[in-house]
Amino acid sequence: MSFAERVYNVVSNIKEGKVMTYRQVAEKVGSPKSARAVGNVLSKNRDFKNIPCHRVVRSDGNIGGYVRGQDKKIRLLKREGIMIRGRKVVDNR
DNA sequence: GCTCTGACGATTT
DNA sequence: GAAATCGCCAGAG
Repeated sequence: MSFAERVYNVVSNIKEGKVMTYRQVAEKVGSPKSARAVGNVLSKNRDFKNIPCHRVVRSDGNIGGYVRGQDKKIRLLKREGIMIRGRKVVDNR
């Protein structure tokens, strides 16, 4: 299992209505400080069906990046029942 | 092995 | 609250 594969696995495990920060994902895959690398992997991936990358946000609650833009990401999250305050996620960690 | 790049993070100004 | 700074890790060239 490469780093990327572990990331995919974790992200695909995020349930609907839930979000995870890049940091948390990084911790889950074994490297607490590799949030950057995590985002890097997600950016390369575009499999929206198997990997809900829109459920991954920044640690400060800010929406990270998204191929379709932050607005699109926010809309998707809202649709799944996640509260958004302006540009930030108000998920219950 | 080194250098760049990037959907990041935390701190400071 | 925004921008600058430094640190951090993995992949690509």
